[in-house]
Amino acid sequence: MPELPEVETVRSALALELPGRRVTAVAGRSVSMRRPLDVEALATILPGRRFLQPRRRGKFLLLDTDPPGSLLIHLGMSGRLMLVDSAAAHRPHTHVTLTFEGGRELRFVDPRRFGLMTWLEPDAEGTDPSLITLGREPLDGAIDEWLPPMLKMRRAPLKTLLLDQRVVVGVGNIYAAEALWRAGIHPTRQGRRTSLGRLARLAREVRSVLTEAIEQGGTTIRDFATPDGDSGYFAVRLQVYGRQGQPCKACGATLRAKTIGGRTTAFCINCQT
DNA sequence: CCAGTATCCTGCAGGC
DNA sequence: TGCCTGCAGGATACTG
Repeated sequence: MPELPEVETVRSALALELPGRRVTAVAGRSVSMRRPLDVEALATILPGRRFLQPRRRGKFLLLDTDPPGSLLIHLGMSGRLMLVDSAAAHRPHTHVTLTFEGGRELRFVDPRRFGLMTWLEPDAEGTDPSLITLGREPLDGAIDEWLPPMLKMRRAPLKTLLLDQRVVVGVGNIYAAEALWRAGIHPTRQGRRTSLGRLARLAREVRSVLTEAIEQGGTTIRDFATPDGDSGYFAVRLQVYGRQGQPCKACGATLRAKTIGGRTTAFCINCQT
């Protein structure tokens, strides 16, 4: 469900309320997730700790604490964090509930269980298998300088490369499709068969679409919401994602869809070459 | 090393 | 109405 703009939206919402809050209790039930969720371990470690300013790395959230350590969270496809009063209605598939002093709660809800919530010791961030393979942040530095040479070396479809978190982090199925459409590049085009000039344009479109989506609070297609329950407003600005069969907003041609790298990708056969 | 596919899981929309 | 199929914002363990 969430890509970089949605995770960043969650991070900034948590940043308003989380810092300084002290955990008093951890409840939940251990279930199989992308990594086994160990509620017992969290219940041993977290009570008594205070949260600091939350960080984001790609699509991961890092909730640092004092004493040092971090709660590492990935929302997968359907994951959601809710910051609510203890009396708030209980949703199905709530796997973990952290209770704070004063009765507020942070709840981790994830029906499909593709997400992740695990504890990282202070020195583990540099060795965690999910974190060490991550590529660069698209909003850090001059993406139009470092991304094109990486794409140029590869023969996979550009759509696949944009989704590869080892190449660039944070881009998912929505924003990959949007960036390729904005750049006028066909999603199956190979990295090495694209000029550096066009790759630089693609890199800039990745940055701009992510930046605009963050400004709009992310994209709500089905059920994305901030921890306060608010929706994102970028959906109305989507030009191609999910619009196959409808007219291209640039030329009017009927948008098509194709499975690329196992994911449905909409594109305009006329505007994207 | 690289590219491509299968798989984990639940919910929901659409077809019959 | 009910059943079935396919698809959904992701990552990764496989295979060739």
